[in-house]
Amino acid sequence: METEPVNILLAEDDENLGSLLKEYLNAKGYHTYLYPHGVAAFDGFKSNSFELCIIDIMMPKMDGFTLARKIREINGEIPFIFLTAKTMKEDVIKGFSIGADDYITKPFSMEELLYRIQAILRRTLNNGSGESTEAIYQVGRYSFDANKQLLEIDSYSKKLTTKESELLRLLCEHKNRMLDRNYALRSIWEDDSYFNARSMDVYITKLRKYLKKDPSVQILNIHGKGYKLITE
Amino acid sequence: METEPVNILLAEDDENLGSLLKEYLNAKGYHTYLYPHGVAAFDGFKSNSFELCIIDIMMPKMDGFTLARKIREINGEIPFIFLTAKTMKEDVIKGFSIGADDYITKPFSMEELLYRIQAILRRTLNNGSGESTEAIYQVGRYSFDANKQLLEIDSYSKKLTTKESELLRLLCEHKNRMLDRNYALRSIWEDDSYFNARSMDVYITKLRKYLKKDPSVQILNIHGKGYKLITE
DNA sequence: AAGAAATGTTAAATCATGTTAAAGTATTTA
DNA sequence: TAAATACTTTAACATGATTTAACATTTCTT
Repeated sequence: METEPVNILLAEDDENLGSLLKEYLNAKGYHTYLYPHGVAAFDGFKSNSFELCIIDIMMPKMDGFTLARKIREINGEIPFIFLTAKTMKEDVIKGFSIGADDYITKPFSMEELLYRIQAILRRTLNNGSGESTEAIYQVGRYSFDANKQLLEIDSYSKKLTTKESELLRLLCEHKNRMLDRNYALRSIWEDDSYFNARSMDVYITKLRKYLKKDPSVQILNIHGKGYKLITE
Repeated sequence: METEPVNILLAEDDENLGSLLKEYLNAKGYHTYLYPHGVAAFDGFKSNSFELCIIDIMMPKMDGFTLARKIREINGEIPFIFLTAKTMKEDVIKGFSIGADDYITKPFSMEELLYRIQAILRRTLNNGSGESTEAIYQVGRYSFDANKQLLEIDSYSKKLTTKESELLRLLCEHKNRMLDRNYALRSIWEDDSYFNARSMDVYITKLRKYLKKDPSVQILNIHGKGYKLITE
């Protein structure tokens, strides 16, 4: 099976960050086109074919939302990842992002961005015809079906609750990488208040209990940042 | 067989959302006409031929209900999809929407809107002659005829009651996606009061019982949100 | 090392759903 | 039209999921 190159539009006014990201993504096998502001990015979009847009919200000349809207007018499908300052209100972001979009809060690791990109491309490139995506993860000797909310090992199987399953799914999507606490909270609990955070801690404990049967599987805490699902 | 384009009237005063929707729907092969308020939309309706109207309730100049009523005076058949704020009272919505109409609560995903559009067009486009559209769903090894209210597996067949059938139909229309509790309640029971909610729970139990013969079929509860009909 | 902050863990409290049966409504049949 | 039947809602109780509370432990900061 042949793989065509994936073209990524990157709209970022910070020159350092921009070129860093571009080189990193290119090293990962993507074709990245970097534009320093919305106007240039929009021109670039019109003259190339892209599979994904990574757009900084705060940019001179034309802000990221406006850019995204104009791009959407031309292409109703293409997914966006927005780069947002951590001060930005969640409801603003949520209010805008419809469909297959995602956002990532600065500062972020390039690894994290890469992971989001892969997740989005997996969703959009393959199944244009859209039944819900099959989501079965291998975690050590465990097998986890996120749609059926079923965690299996050997012949034993455990039905997970909704929250357990959503959290484990996020961990799996970030397997061997860090899952940001606040990102998880916003994804699953809608907001990252104190009580929701404590609730998530309880669920981490539960998942650890369920995952005990394979000692090589671990949920590691990265103090002050998040969790990491470790497998061999 | 030739397919004429489907014309959609879209009345939405939020310019961002409006143009986003328009481009999305056009990308999906529809012809979308966007109007920024009820008066413009009504003029537009008189000078074009439409198969479906998507109408925001809250609009300047002429609200969505008034617009819909005036359109209904001209065309007694055309289906509406109303876009409603989530603060809107159920009985208000339901009091207005009759028959083949539908509504969707903001914020919504474009994918969800697309599904609703397809469902409505499936119901209305074919059967101009009043013949009931065939609606037969495959659910695992089961076959469900929503019009005849008949659920069959192997050589066994079970006649469903009206409510059972309506609920199963909604689940089927959302197969492998989540069916929102309140949406189901409003669609079938007219409003989502406590007792209706409990009544629906009873029907979920009944459907689960009927669907036991194929273990790969499951009605999964998404805690606090809704149900998901899982099939292979 | 000491205090503060974050995380781990368990149990209790709260809220949502599952289930069954009885009570109430509507519909059909004799 | 009255009795029988089918359907739907209400009630009551059972189970399950999620959040909150309380206390223990770890990690960070200074």
